[in-house]
Amino acid sequence: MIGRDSSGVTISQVAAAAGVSRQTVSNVLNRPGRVAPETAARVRRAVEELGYRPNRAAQNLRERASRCIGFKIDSPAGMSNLLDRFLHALADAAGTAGYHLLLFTSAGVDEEVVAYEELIRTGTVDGFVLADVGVKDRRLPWLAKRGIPFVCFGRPWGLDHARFSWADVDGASGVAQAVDHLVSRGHRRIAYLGWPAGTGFGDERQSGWREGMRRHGLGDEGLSGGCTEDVAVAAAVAGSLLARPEPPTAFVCGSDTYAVAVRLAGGTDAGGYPKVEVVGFDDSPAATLMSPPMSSVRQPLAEIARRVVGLLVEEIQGPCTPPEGVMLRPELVSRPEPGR
Amino acid sequence: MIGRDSSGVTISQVAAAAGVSRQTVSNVLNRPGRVAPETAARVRRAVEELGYRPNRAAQNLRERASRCIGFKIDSPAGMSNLLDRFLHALADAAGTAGYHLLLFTSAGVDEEVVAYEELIRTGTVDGFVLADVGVKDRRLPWLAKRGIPFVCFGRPWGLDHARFSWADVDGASGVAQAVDHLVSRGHRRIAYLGWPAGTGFGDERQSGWREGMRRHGLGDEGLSGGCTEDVAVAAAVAGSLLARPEPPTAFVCGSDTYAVAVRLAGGTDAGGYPKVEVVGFDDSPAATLMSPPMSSVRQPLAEIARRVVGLLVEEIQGPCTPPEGVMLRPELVSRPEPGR
DNA sequence: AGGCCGTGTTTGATCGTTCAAATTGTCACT
DNA sequence: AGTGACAATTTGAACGATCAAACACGGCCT
Repeated sequence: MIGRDSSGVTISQVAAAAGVSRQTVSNVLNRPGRVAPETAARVRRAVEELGYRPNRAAQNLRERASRCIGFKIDSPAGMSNLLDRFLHALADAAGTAGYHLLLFTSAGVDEEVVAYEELIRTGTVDGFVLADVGVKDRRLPWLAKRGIPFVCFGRPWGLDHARFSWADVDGASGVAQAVDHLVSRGHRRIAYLGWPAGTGFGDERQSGWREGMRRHGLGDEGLSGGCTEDVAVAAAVAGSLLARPEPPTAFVCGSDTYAVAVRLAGGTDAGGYPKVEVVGFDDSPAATLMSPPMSSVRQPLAEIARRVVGLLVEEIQGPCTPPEGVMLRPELVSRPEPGR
Repeated sequence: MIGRDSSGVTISQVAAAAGVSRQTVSNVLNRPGRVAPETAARVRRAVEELGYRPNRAAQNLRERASRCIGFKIDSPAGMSNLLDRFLHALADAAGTAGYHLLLFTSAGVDEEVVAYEELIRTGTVDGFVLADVGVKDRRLPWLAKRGIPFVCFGRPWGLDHARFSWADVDGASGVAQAVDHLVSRGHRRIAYLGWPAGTGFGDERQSGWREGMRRHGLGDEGLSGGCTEDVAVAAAVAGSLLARPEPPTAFVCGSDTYAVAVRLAGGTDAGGYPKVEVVGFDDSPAATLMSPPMSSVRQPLAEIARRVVGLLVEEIQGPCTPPEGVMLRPELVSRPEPGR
């Protein structure tokens, strides 16, 4: 049975119902063992009957903590719903750590740091997760200087990694796995298509391809393309790579968007199957839904979210904790195309 | 200049700095006009110098409101990132209404209602937005019975619409616009592909197609297909419609996922252009990124979010407000394929 | 001079919880 | 019988903001 009023049962009402003082009720809930067994049982029954749940605002005020993690969401672009999936994983991880996830937006970069400061100053959140860290991101030193707890999903490219907390996947390893996969399927001229130099994570993914090719004793000259993450543009670049004298027979890509572009540029054979084999990155729904489905490198989002939250909670609870970086391994999801 | 400590400047400290009482500071901030001009100026300067921002937990406790809106996010499926975009719009709308958006997850339907009750009981949120309302959704009467404020994005199909607050787009109108568009481009055999009967919104979208065809004096027999929202399955259904004696020359679809499937099933002509013209629904990035880009019906997400938040805030502030439904018009985003 | 009004500012109480210290009760030991 | 130790429970205070009522002060009227 639950109380009549959906909200507003206080600890004092429970205390009155159980014939004890409010502090005893508090002890039953927070420090069991300090209370005699039968008293505790009586209190617990009253809690149950009235449907008492401690008021969050009062707890927050008392404990000087909101148990909320802030996350700035911006207008999404691109075809992958990585953000969606990460948000879900993050909310989940936060929940199991006893935190809630608070979403907010901001108009521009300047307003953004103001928003961070406001949320901390008002005690609305205890810290932040940043998922869109750019090269030499100004926000990181800004937040660090002010002692505002935060953790990044993605490394602080262009800054001293050791100065900040982050969790990220080893993009090079993921792409190298893709190369191994394609080599094992008989390919020898494997191209790479991804971002132009300078994005940090893009460079890393490309280096994974280069290194993978080297390991298999394969050359990489003339097999790499870089362009903005846009299907039409990427398809054109893929087309020009395929028009070379000795064209690639397969591609590894920086993201699924590039991979979709390669599929479009590569064309299909008589049986309607793609002529060029391709492996994407992010394992977005588009990869699954294509026909035939596409192999892709999957980031362990749930694990990343758990680690991000773990690091953040540490930083919130012990402000003297040194920053820490966590590197995770992505995994190739193989959806083999009809054998060669 | 900002205070040294990122958090923890209290109203009393400001009062002391300005040489007034804490209540005067409160009045300056909340009830200007009650305070003499020079006193107000002095207080404002102190606020500025110390970087004072009122503590949210204390306000929440006093005012018995969290100014937070809860939103349950579940593991996303499908290729559209509608949820992403809606979340951004919602966070934005909530922000301008003075609310924050609190995300949470839940394991199953039973845990979900428990989570709703917990969040309300503890005063963590003031109300909810539901974006995944199913036919005869049990959660709606459950929440309503308990007097928990909530607003749906999407109509409460299978329930009395007048009993709940919601904002939604007129799916029939959107699909009818798509039919008009295709007719104006010379098509006469226009097929529909969407969900099987029984989803509410799917039936509505189909009825928009049927009505549109009727209005143009066109027949609809044998031109409708329904199946799960899965590219492979939908492509097969589209293929079977295209294999008929008098095949459709164009399709309108329940979602972009169906539309992508039609593109795949329809094949391309000598010039590499799709043989079948298709209009999708949701205007997901996939529609833009396809080659050539695809027309699609766009839901006014920002407006929907504003209305949803508006209705919810009303319901939170005046619990006696009667439920209200808001219907908005979606808009066809035309990306014409090469002329016929 | 005493009462009244209006403006501007302050004091006290409150929201619901939890920490720290104080209180009561029980028993054992000298 | 008196004291100390200990367990169980209670009281007071605090977290930071705001509402309601009280208060000071000057001017105006009778």
